[in-house]
Amino acid sequence: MSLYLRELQTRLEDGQERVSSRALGASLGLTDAQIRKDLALFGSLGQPGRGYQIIDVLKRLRQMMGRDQSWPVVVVGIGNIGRAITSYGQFKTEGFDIVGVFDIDPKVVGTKSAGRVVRSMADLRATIVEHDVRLGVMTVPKASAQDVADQLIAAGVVGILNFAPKRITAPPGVSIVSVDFTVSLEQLAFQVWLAGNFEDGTK
Amino acid sequence: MSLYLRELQTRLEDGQERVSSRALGASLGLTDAQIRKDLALFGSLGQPGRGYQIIDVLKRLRQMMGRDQSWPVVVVGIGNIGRAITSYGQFKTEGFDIVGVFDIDPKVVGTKSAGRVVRSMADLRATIVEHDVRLGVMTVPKASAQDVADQLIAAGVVGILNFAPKRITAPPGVSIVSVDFTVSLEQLAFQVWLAGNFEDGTK
DNA sequence: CCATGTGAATGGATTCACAGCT
DNA sequence: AGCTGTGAATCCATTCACATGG
Repeated sequence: MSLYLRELQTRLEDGQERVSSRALGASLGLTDAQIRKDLALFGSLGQPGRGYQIIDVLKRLRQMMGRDQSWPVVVVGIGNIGRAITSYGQFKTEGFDIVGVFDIDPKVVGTKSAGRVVRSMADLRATIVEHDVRLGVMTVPKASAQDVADQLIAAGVVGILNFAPKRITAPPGVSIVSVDFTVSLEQLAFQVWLAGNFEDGTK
Repeated sequence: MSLYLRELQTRLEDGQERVSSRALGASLGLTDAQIRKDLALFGSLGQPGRGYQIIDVLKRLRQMMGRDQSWPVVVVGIGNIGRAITSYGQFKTEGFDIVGVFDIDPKVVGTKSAGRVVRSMADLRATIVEHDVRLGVMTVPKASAQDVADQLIAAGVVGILNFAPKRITAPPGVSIVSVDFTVSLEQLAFQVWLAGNFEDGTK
């Protein structure tokens, strides 16, 4: 869904002003009807015969998704993935502001990651409360995932992006999105296997 | 889908022998009917009144997904994410074997990542051919993503796990699975936003 | 009695198709 | 003509419900 944002942004940067639903669909792998349905949900923005004014749709999308303001974010767990996240410049341009990075390991606490000082878990709650943080990114080992999640939630976080290969349970009202490399790889392997064994398309 | 694998594995390690569809569903957040439909697809494995014999289902699943053999994998792009991937021990136990790691940067080539020597792109094709590699993991910048993908495909790779924030185009017969941190975060932000604005459930 | 496998029903999302605007 | 917005039709996945087997 936020794929719309990216695609429209790149098109705008390419100097384009308008798109038709057909063209957008081709880029995103959807049908033109699907595009129109989706965009119509956000209010009618297209001009029949002319297509969509990219800048207007972008503005509306950002507004609708609460993306017109910046979201403060904390990152817990500064291993390889944590470092990748904190040094990933794109987040800031997409409206996410990392206001604190934390780790449980005393050897890591105090070091820097992408220019940010890693702080101890003891400071977590204060930071969350101070910046009114609602989103947390967790890149911690499987064993501590649920524990860290509980701490985040207790401090007021209502959305967690979880990189641990473990299902996190959370009370209603708290959203969890998980990214699991192994699962992704297995999905890929499965697709490849499917393609190899049913190349005729026999479902 | 490969979530079944993980869940069943942990249950087996816990010393359990059988599960009912209801219990499995509770763990995975699905209904019991859903579980039965899925498993029935792989052939009837459950005993009415007793549930599923975990070890049998696992065996069948691995077989079905081509997961009874090991998949050789190459990793291209040894930045933070690349390092995270190569040092992620879980892959090996899940049947994926990293047979080569590569980078375009001469400063990185020759260094070690998780005990593996990073090699130059010039060696990529030979490695793929030699090990009959069909899966590639790409953790490269947006700008070189398509180029690297083309190289992988030209050498014989038919499945790519892409971490670059860019849609990769590939000829039919080649599968692409993309992992995009920004998109995941945005999904999360959107869910949180939804929960905050429609807590009454007014769709 | 417990739990599977599966046809039937349900619901949601995708696609079709077309009226209407430019 | 080109393209949007939207009801109608269609498809797909999930859920229900029940007959059947241990």
